[in-house]
Amino acid sequence: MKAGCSIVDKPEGGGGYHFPEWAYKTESSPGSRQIQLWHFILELLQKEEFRHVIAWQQGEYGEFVIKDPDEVARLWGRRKCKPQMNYDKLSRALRYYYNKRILHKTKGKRFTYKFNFNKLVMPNYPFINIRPNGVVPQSAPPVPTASSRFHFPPLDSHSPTEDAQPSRFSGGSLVPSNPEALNDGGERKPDMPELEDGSSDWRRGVDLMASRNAVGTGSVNHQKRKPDIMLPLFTRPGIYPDPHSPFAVSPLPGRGGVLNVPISPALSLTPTLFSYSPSPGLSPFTGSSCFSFNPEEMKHYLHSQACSVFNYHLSPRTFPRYPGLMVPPLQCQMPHEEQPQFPIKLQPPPVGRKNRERLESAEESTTPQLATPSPRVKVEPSMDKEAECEEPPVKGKEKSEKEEGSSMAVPNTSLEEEKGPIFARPAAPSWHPAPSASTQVNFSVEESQEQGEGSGEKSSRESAGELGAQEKREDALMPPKLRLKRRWNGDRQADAPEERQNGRVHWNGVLGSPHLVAGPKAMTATAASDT
DNA sequence: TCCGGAACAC
DNA sequence: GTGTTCCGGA
Repeated sequence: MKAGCSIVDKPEGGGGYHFPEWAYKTESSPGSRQIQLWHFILELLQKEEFRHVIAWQQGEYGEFVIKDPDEVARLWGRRKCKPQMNYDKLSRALRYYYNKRILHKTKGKRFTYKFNFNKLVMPNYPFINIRPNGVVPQSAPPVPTASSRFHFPPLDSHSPTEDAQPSRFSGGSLVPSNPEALNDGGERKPDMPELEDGSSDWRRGVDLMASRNAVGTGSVNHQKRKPDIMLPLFTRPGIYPDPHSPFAVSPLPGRGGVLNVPISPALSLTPTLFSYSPSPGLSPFTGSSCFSFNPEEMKHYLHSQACSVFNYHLSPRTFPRYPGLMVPPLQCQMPHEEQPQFPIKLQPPPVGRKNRERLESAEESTTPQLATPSPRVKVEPSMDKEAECEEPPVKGKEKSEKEEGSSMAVPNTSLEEEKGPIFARPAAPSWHPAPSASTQVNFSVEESQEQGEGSGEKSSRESAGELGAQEKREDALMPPKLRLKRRWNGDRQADAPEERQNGRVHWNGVLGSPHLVAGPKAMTATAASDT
């Protein structure tokens, strides 16, 4: 933010609802160097002195009315140092929020908009324990966020509309021993038609498991996050002084029920897809007693994210970074029917221009029978769009922190593939002797399927050995489709038991392992296209 | 008044 | 990526 331009740059001491310092920083919202408009709006809404300019709408949680559009525009213009700002322009900016599902227009009401707090809060704080009497700050239609990967039965039987709300998290009240932050990567593309939802969503209670503000048991210091603010979340209707405010307690200070939950401006409000990704080190769940979550759900969530990240070529950053977190190798390749919680559907990705070109060129350059363009296959939660965090891949540093003592991924030395390293094979789990460098392979189709899933020296040796060689020869003669199918089926059958034995796999091991891959096709295509 | 495309700045 | 500016259209 530019100094000297702000009228409400800093919430006054008694302002109540403050955004954390980081909310105004570039890093909190890549691409946005200043406070975002929706932030600003919230800011105004929380201030008594602007009540005459903008205020929460009566009777509708999250809905607000711009009483004085020109003034709001002027204030916004001041904040942004845009003297020429007017309501027309401001409203244009607001309209862009429609697609992002941050806001939507209340039709028929002049200057009236409604916040989608589901969008604002849930993505960043997916592990929310919804209490039957709780209130969820959500006024917009269900947003397919990362959190929506969880489809837990609504706990609130009073709200029929809740059933349709994907962004629900079960209330498994298990407190993780090491609750780490979950960087949401789950903002989806807001292309979906906007649905009108009732405001009933607001009448829900939410308990956030933790907040970034809380300095918890997390082993990692998120020095960046200086939680100077708390986002008051309403816990139940009617307990807050301002009946129109979506917050449990009016942003005004001195109220109880304030949770340490700053709204992150970085909600991947882009899901980006959103791609917004919370600033590095931002850890919403550093451990707070008010959060509860189910580790199983967490695993599923993370795993499905992993799948999406991997198959969508998304940066692993989409993954929350939990140094201490270990995720059991849930089989991404598992048949859909075996994953009731996360029905994964394999579907060809949209053939973008680039892909089309690639396919075309592939067809041209290869013989028909061998050039069977193996369509890429994505793993995708059936009701969700992919997780969409885009961030540079997790670098070795992070891995090394976790995998100290174990060998690091080694670039592919296999001559067979003649490809540069695509996905380095993750270091072997610490309980395994590190495979020799010669057995370290990249994620070419074969290796990834044979070794990655084995996650042990045995599989490595096999793939490197005669057996593997012969298999590859056979594969070479086999139509790609068959070959892939064979591997697909064979690997899963063969590897499943081993995986079960291994029990757990290091987080980053999972990240880089083929476990995340839907199938050989995905791997093949991914590897090939990335080369 | 509202919408959304487009180009552009940052 | 977000917001600004401009604009034509509903």
